[in-house]
Amino acid sequence: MKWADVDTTHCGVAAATSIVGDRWIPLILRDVFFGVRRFDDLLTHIGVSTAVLSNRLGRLVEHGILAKVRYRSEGSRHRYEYQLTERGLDLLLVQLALADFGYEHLVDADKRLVDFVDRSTGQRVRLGLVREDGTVIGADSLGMQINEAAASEHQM
Amino acid sequence: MKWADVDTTHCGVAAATSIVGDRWIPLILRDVFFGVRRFDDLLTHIGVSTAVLSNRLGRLVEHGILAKVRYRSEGSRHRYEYQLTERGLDLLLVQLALADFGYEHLVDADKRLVDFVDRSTGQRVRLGLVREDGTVIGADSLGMQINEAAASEHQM
DNA sequence: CAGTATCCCAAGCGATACTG
DNA sequence: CAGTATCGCTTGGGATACTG
Repeated sequence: MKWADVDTTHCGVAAATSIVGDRWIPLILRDVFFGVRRFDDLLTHIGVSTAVLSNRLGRLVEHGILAKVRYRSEGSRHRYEYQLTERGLDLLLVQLALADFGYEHLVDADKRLVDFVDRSTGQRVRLGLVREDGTVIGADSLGMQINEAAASEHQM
Repeated sequence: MKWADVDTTHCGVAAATSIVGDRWIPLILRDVFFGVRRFDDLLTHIGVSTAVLSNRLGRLVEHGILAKVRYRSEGSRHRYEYQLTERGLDLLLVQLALADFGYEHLVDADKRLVDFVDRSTGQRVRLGLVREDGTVIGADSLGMQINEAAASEHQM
């Protein structure tokens, strides 16, 4: 079966893109990953309008990617912050993939703002393709297999 | 230095998002990866309008992610196809990250359309965080380091 | 601080028609 | 086959004002 014949209504890329496929969401997630978690801080750092930020945060909470948490720090009054859920943490790989590509091809190497490291050793970390036995392969060795049963389930 | 103080005009995620951060581009790239490379095939398989497809393909060619190639198969007249460049191949990791997230959290497991495998052994392949020495770490060991020099370069 | 509400313009998009 | 051109509709988004 050819990919061109597959019914893509249940495609993972399409599903993920329906949430993350937006100019603002990746920037919001990036900032949350990096510790910017309050509405106003996101607002000024990202440079987005209140309406859009409100809308996108709502969407992310609705999809279980962020959790809106009310907290009270010493002496001051309560505040809200947006925390990554476990599901949200899984989007880290998407972020990293975007960052890798951006710094590899679009931003001057000497302007690279951030490095990803292994916290225990400080070594640089990149994204890679990992087999089940833990070994790493190159992108040119990657193939794909269509799951015939699922792919034809909703065909006419 | 806090991330909230970093000037993100040269951020890799932002740069990558300015190209890929769109509802159509990931679907186009997915199809091209999987062998759908002609205008009309993309049109019908993705279900996008001619204007949008034309615009996005142009953008991808302009950014050196796809190459428009004219070819002639036996006996028939010439055609065009869009091929991934080397740069485009690097976006494979973004695609895979999106697919992983989508199939993990958004699409029923029994509806998974496609598996990614190592072509030489047929083993399933997933995305992982790889240190420079080739070993793999978990997402919970990931840290980030701000590059102070670059981050403050364009600050006032 | 953390938003919601409104207004109004600009961009995106599907449908359709047309060209080499 | 591989697009470009045009047309209206719908959505997105900045600016601003307002609320608990």
